[in-house]
Amino acid sequence: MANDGRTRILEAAKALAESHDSVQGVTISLESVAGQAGLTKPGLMYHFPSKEALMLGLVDHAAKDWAQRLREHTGHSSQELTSFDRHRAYVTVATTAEVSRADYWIFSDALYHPKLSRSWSEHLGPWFDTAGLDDRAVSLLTAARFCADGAWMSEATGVFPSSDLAAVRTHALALIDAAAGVAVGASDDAGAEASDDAGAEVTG
Amino acid sequence: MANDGRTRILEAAKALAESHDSVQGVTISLESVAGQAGLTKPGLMYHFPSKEALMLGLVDHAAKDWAQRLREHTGHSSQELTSFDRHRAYVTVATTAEVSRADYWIFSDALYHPKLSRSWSEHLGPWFDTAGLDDRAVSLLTAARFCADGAWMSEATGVFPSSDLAAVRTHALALIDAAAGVAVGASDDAGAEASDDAGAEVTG
DNA sequence: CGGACTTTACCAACCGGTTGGTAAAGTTGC
DNA sequence: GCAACTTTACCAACCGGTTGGTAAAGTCCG
Repeated sequence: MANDGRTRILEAAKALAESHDSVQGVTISLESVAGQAGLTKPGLMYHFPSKEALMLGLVDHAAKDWAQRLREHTGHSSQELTSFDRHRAYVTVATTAEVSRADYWIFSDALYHPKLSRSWSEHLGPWFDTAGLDDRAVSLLTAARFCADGAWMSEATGVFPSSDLAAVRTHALALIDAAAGVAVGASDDAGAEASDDAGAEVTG
Repeated sequence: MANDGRTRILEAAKALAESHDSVQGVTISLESVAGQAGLTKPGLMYHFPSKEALMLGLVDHAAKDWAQRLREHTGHSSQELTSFDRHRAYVTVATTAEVSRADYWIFSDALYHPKLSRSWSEHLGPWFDTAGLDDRAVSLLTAARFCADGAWMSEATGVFPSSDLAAVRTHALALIDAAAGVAVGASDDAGAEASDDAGAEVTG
């Protein structure tokens, strides 16, 4: 049941970041997190021996959560899917799932520091793999991914009130379709099994 | 010379955030900023009476910088361009200009807090205006913008080592071309003059 | 002179982390 | 069975250091 205590703390920290309201960056103190989780600072530090450990746990928790959403959405692990289906899944999930300010904070913090980004790229890296594809397909998939990234960040932060996310998702998926259309019959297909989807064309 | 002192401080703060190395979020203290700028804390606080003022100044500085890059790139103000050209400019600048970790930090901090995001949307909002366009064109332009956002963030942070940004830019621009192709002859064109570019099709 | 600007010297609040201890739930050895 | 011991999970009190912010006394320059 040690895991139970840990996740309770992590979710308390996330909730705290969610409601945080300060101009001087987002800062969550150990004591405030502990209070939110219903225990004291040393009680928290029993589970996470330092703040760095807490931050690492927070990022890891978020990254795992994303990876699981992708697995649930597709019903498969990343190895069982093509690059196209993996990117399709990411675009769909990123433009569908409800994301919070806390998600965004954890994410941006993770990106900023290499030590934190490691667990992010560890859990999500496999979903962004494009081995065996030609340059054009790779750039199309990357563009689709960037599009989804921008979309969920915009959604999470709420600046420039978001337009129709579903429509944006459609365009991002069209980019992937274009990549699949180009790559069909031209790639070696590196270690993927399922490839039973048609390569559609981008509508003009 | 008051403005000179201010910008010197702001750039010192940015440089400090650039070299910052801590897992516990990015924090720049008034004293460290003052030191970097070559003065003391109260000396800094003469120019920025509080840390909130400094943060606001930092975001405002960055937003103005982006807006000016867009003006320099196009040679026009936002009002003198069509929505398409404005988005083309943003996509190009965002995927071309060298961006730093500090840029990313300032940006993500700005997005997190409404008080900070105001000056961001104030300076860049006009460049993202899509008044008078039909839904499909708007969603295509938004997709292109999101794509550029994701691209420069990826570049600034360095996670998932960035692929060919130029190729991604091409795809984003193609989305704008598609929007322009759709909208020609169908929109009211809200207050824009220059519209002398062809609407290309997205290649299949 | 007088305002723009800077300095030295300070404070209250807060932060991450440590110490030393407690209460309960096993586990072990006889 | 039960005493001796270990492990897990937590807390009150505290420490050194840092932070944002203030007070007041200069200094420089038109």
